[in-house]
Parts: sequence; structure tokens; C-alpha cells
Amino acid sequence: MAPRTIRKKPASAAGPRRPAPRPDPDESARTQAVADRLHTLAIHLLRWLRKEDEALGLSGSRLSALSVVVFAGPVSLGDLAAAEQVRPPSMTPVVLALEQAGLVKRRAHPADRRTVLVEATAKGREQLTRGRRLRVGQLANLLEGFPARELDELERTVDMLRQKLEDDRSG
Amino acid sequence: MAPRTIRKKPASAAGPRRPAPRPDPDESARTQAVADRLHTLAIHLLRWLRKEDEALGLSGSRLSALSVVVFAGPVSLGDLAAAEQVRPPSMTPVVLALEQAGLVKRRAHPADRRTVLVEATAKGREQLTRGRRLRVGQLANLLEGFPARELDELERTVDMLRQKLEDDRSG
DNA sequence: TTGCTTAGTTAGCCTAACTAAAGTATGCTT
DNA sequence: AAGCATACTTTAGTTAGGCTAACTAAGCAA
Repeated sequence: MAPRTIRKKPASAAGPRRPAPRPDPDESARTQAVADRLHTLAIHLLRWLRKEDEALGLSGSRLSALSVVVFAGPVSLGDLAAAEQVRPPSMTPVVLALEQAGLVKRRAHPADRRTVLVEATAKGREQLTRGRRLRVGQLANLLEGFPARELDELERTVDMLRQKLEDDRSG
Repeated sequence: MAPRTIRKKPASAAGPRRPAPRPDPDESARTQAVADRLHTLAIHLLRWLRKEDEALGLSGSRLSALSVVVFAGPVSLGDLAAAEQVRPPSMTPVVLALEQAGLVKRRAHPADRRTVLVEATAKGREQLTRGRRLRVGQLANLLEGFPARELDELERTVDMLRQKLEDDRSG
């Protein structure tokens, strides 16, 4: 059905009116409680999703590196190492393994032949997409049957949190 | 951050799990989209929180074992190994390290002296609580300033998802 | 007693993922 | 050209975590 944002104030559960954002101790405790539950949920959710990754046959560090290569385009081995917060020597075997699996290709930088440019192959992109789809599909099963209204709420909340996270990282 | 290509795919391609009660293509695509964003959020959230753990000085497996000991009360080494899904020999050094750190205590089972009972010390409980508080506090900062209505929504959604997860695990 | 079972430890080995330091090839500057 | 800088690889070693097999100690049963 049309995923339209049906907005309705949940008068029942909304609690007392809070006209101004001030450091209310009650509200702070409430925030903590919600944070705690969100924390636990995130852990359980990812643990639950991890089993999907095993089907891919890629270890965590390789999967993570592949993801950087796929999304950040051709990237030097050094930059890739930096993105993954490891030293270049640690990245060398990871890239080699990915190359042997046919998921990335290494080529020389056109202007600086010292530099190894790593780029994703079509197969690499596919594989990452497939893994993502496995996870997301699994998660979608969980959400299947949620009424549209709940999905709307969830989406809005998720976006808000992502925004906050981003703000925090840059700010 | 990720250039997501959300494709309208038949739901069958996504998850092997259960037949949806009604395969409405629109709603299914919507569900996938929300799942995708939730997935990304969970990853980012935990990655962002991980840095808090470093302050604790406990590796993942030790932290996890400690958490079992704290919450499941005195537990035999074998049961602990089973809970952590490893073999008993792998658990031995973990428990030793926790004991050396003063976080757990080992004692003989009163009725069966072969059995090693592992129980948390006050320090162990504190440390776990502290770690949790670090994470949750960090997360709470993120939520600080959310209007009460949003918190309510978030809480309800989180609880729903946790319920679903539990259902899935048992069912 | 003798012998089997169970709980945990010890010993020895494996893999993954990291590291620092040294080596090699290339680029840049003077 | 000479010499330093940079980008990566190689080498050698660490750490964390896992495993099996063999051992010790304790319980149980005939």
C-alpha cells in the first residue's frame, strides 16, 4: 500500500507535555533507560545477523576492506589501510586475498607507479551486494508484517539517530 | 555514507526464511528499505560505541564471559564454555585471566569437587556495570534533547524488535 | 577393589590479524 | 646525478583465540 506517512499523535503513551528542553532529571533517567534498551537491541540484532555473513566466506577484515573499496572507488593501498585503521603491511595480505578471490583488482597508479590502486571487480561488487541483501533480507523478515505506521516511525527514528551520529562525528 | 541502490526485488530473493502472509510488492520494498537503514544504523552505532570499550581493557571474549558470569550467577566452567559456544579448554585461560584481574572467583562445587564454579566478584560486577554505563551514557548523550514523544516511539519500536528477535530465536 | 565416566587442565598446534623494521622500487628536488 | 622521500612488500615476531588429544582428579557402579 502507499507508504504514506500517516501522522497521528499517540495521545495515550506520549506522556506529559514538555514545553521546553531543559535538564529535567526525570527525562534524563528516561533517556538512559531508552538508550540502554537500544544498546541491547543493537547488539542482539547484529549478533543475530552475523550468521548470514558466514555464507559469504569472507572474514570480517576482508569484508570490511572490500566494502571500502566498493564504495570509495579505486583507492590506494595506503589509504585503504588508513580507512581501516591498520598499517599498510597488514593490508597487503588482505588485498591479496581479495584479489585471489577475484573480488578486487590491483593496478598501478597511472601517475605514480609506486602506488597500488585497488578497485572492486564486478564480482566484488556483486558479492558485497549479495551479503548485504542476505542481511537486509533477514532483517526485513523481522519487520515483515509491521503496519505501515510503525515502519514510518521506525524510519524516522533511525534517520534521526543517523543524523545525530553524523553530527557527533563532525562536530 | 553508502550509496545504496535499493532495488525492487521480489521478496523471495531476499530471505530464505518464512513465507510472508501477503506478498504485497510495494510494502515489501518499503520494508526492505527500512531494514536497510536500520541495518546501517546498527553497524554505525556499535562501531561508534566500541571506542568506549577500550577504556575497560577487556577483550571481547573476556567481556562476554564476564557478562555471563555476572548475569547467570555462579556457573560451572563447562556451562560457561557452552554458553559462549567454545570448548572447555578454550574457556580455561579466559577464566584464569578474569580471575587474575580480580573480576571472578573460582571455587569448587560443594557437592562435586571436580566442578569449578565461577562467580563474579563485586569488582567484576562493577566493571561490567561501568562498561555498560560508559556505552549507555554515550548513547544517552546522543538521545539527549529528543522530545519525549520521540523517545516513546523509539522505545516502543525497540521493544517490538526485541520481541520479534526473541520469537525468531525460539520459534 | 576395579573399571568407566565426567570435569577441568595441560600440551601442542593452528589461523587470523596485527606489528616494527628492513628492503625495493619509484618519484622528487636540488 | 645524488640523495632524500614515499608507497608498498617482505620478514620475522606477537597476540588473541580457537582446536584436539592426552592427562589428572573426582565421582560412580559393579
